[in-house]
Amino acid sequence: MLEELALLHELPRKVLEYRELTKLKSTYVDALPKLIHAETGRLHTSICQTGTATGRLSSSDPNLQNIPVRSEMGRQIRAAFVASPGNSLLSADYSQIELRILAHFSMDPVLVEAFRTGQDIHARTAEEVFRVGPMAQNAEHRRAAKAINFGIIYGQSPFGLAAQLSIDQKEAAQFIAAYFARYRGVKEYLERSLAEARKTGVTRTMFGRTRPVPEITAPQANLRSFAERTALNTPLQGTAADLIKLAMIVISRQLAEEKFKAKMILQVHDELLFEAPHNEIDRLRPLVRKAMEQVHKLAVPLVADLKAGPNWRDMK
DNA sequence: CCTGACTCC
DNA sequence: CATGGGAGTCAGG
Repeated sequence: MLEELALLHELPRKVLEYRELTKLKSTYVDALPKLIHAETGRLHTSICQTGTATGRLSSSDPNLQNIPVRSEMGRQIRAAFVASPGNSLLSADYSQIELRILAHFSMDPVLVEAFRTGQDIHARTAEEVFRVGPMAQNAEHRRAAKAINFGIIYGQSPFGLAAQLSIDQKEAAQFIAAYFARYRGVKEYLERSLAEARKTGVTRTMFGRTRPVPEITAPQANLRSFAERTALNTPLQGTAADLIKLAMIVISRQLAEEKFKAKMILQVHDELLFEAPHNEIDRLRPLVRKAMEQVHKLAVPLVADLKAGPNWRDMK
């Protein structure tokens, strides 16, 4: 609501700015330095392997999976995470992993072709939904296409998409309809996914992780809708979690076998962070890239983007 | 202990 | 009528 009002008056924007800054100060700037371990001089988080419903990891005390990155002020906090002297940080993150898994599960011809030919998936969706070629697309086309692509993964309604894009609900409904008209395979996959969940009462990832969704047959529409969105999202998010965990096992074993000094120091759902001596970075890159991209063969390529630098903000 | 706000993917 | 998945921490009540 404040974001909407901010378009009309400066006060709501000030309120939002105040909240953002006090959050950054209390949760990160004031809290994290106190948690630096006296002997190691480092922050140590706890990783929980059994804390999420989808198979993701979680991080607590402190949570290092929600270090700011979006705002410039937030990014300054990220710059405080520095490599030890003589070392660099290497970050490797999966590109669009959930949409690639959606392509694999659905075998939708457009989605599969887009990923096989290395297209920009948001640009392709803009092309399909708005019937506007790459050169004719503007920032608004792309922003809307991105919101649609993510909304699909979550089972978003016209109401939700309309709110996100500040557009009319009717228009949002037309965008979603246009998406499914162009990505028929995705529509059919999502329908199959719901039917399977209704039949079995569980959702399942590619590697067999299951999650009960008992309310998928609830008479109460509200409960049933929540269960349906869970049933659609969990196989995608959970398979992504499975894949990165498998990659972590491979990498961990190879780092030991090949006597690297490099350490895998954090996982953030689709990203792995390493600390390594400068002279290991060029040997580490291909090892990590291959482990992540070849961890399991899908109908479309898995792509990892790698960046290195002196701290967690300044990487390229 | 709960809620609502903020942070992340 | 309600309305996007998964998390953790903080302040305030």
